[in-house]
Amino acid sequence: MPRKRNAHRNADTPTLADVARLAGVSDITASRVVRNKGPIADATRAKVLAAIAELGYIPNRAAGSLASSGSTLMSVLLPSLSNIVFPDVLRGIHTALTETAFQPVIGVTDYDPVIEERILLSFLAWQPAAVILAGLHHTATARRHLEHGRFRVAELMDIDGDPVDIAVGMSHWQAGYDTGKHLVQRGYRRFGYAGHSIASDDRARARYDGLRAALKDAGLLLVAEERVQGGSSTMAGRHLLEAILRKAPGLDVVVFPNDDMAMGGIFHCMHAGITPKEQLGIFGFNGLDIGQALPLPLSTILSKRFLIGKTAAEKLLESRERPAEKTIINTGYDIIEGATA
Amino acid sequence: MPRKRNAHRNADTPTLADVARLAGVSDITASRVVRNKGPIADATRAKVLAAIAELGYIPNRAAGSLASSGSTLMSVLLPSLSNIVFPDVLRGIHTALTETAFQPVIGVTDYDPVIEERILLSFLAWQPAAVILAGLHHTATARRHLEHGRFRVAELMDIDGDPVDIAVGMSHWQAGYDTGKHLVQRGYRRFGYAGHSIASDDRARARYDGLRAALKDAGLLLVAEERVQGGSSTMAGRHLLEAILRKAPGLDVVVFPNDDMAMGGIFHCMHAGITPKEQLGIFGFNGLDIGQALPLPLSTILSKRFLIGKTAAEKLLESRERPAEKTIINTGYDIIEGATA
DNA sequence: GCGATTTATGGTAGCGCTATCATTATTCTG
DNA sequence: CAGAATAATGATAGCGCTACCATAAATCGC
Repeated sequence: MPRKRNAHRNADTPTLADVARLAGVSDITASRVVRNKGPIADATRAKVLAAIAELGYIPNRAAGSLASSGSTLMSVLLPSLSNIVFPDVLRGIHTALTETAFQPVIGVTDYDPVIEERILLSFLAWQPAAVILAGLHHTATARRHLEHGRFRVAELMDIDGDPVDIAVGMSHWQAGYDTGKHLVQRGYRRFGYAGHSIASDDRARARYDGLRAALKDAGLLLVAEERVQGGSSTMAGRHLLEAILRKAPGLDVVVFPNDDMAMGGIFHCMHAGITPKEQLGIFGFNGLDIGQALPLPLSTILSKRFLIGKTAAEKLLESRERPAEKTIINTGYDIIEGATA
Repeated sequence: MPRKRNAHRNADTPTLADVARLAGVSDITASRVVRNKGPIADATRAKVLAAIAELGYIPNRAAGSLASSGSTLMSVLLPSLSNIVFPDVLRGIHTALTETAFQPVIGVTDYDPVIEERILLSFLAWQPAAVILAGLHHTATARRHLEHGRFRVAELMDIDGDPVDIAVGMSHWQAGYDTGKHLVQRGYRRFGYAGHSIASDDRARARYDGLRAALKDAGLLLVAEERVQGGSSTMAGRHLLEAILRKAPGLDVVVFPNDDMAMGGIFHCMHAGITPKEQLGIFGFNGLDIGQALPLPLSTILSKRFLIGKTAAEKLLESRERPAEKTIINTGYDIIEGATA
């Protein structure tokens, strides 16, 4: 016996068929108006729009997505939200997506490729139009899905490697190298490094490696190195500088993996009566606003986080199809001389 | 004439039917295994899981969502990502959602209820399980949809008002009032306020109003008030403090709408040789880590952003149905005495 | 030991939309 | 003005999954 039609319908929610009936057109015509696709007579469009307004119709994207096997979602996988860098990237992405039909779905991987893989797979269930992730290093499974999927892929932050589709970012190794070169040129010789646990953060590690390479090329070595377990924070930077100076009092410059920690270094200097630059160079990374508002602006490197996010999203929107050629966009960085190194 | 079946299929992507066939069970049984729902014999589950692994099956959530008229998406609408407050909230939400099937979809409203409404409507097209927004003030249309939708709603940050379903946050008016009372108790009498354009930020305005009320109750008034156009920033706070002290040299305390700006005030003090607290009280809001890493920790109020996000998401997960009773959760705040006021 | 529950599985009919093909009215070309 | 292109609309059949109902097998109570 045939079951009652519309058994598990949402009785109150108007569908496209309701709109079409009210406007006196066929379903598909109403659909065309909603999607702004195909030729529609002005009068017809007006009728349909009026019906939509009257019913308060909201399209069902799940149905649309199913029928067209594609969505307007863009999956964004970020390592962290505590680090201001990634909200900045996200802001860039969001800016590029405003006024488009695309919506970002975000996931946080905690710098862990295995978590990244898990979240990626769950995101792929929505048939996203594009996937944005950080870095070029993923699990084999993740990489396989990224390569074979029918969606665009952008890998952000880092460009030292082989992307799946698009990479947007900068060379962190080079930034580290330039930091070392810059500081050597300014006369610093006895280098310290005060960092955080590097295992998780590929890019901090690349900058560290670049720094060491520059020192090596100048015939120098890191005199002292100190690390905190776990994440970076201003307070950690403050304590770390104190610790490293106790162990190696003769340092003339200390490099930090980021501005947050370098700010802590500055605060320790203030507390201990050390004049930055004159007595001890302090160098960060990221170029956060707050560092530039200091009485002595922080010497650091400006990474273009917002630009990276925005560029990546814009690039992805250019074509739904993955082009034959891979694209690598170097957004570069600026050395901010500042007054602390 | 019947059209070719599976005309516009994704030929290469395995479906649940493929899994079921390979496992030798019916579609619906395979579906039950995937969703972990209903009674399944261990042997059957094992067979299905093996088939899933072999095919690399990824469920199609659009189809699932359509069939069950409900999704595992949670819409999150935040005013801004520049202000660290909201990434913190988002982090809390994300933490609560880890290990669940839910995924946050985020939108940024720029503190504009009209943009909020637009994004809300586009999010509702995905039949989200819940909607999270900031504040209790929305457009009439948005409010109507929130009230009549079949999804949970959480309104964050603020609890001074009447929520649709759940509100999680604190009383910003009260926080402003307590700030005033606290500072009056500590002997301050000549108050200045250095803020940003308030129109957009309801909560900063509520704190400001609370502060004035406390001063009034103590028989005092704001002696001076200075505002920047546009958003808040550390540099703006620094310039603003300089400006307000020029206009009203006799101030003994300046209150800022947030820690970012208050940090700028501190930096101006350092630059101008003013000793915080002794010569001039500085008071912020938010309790950011960086302020507590200062040589003199910032006096401020700790708002519990992470907790707000986490609590809200957890509360929403408790039940898919909107309960008869509205819930208001006050996460409170702590006054951090600090050393600057 | 026999009806009553519980456990495990399956058949079928949509969910609301859009791709595809088909059709009719309208405009254009030489 | 015939033939061809273009503009505007429609009928139909799924997209891949799950709600709903039905059935069969295993366990239970007394």
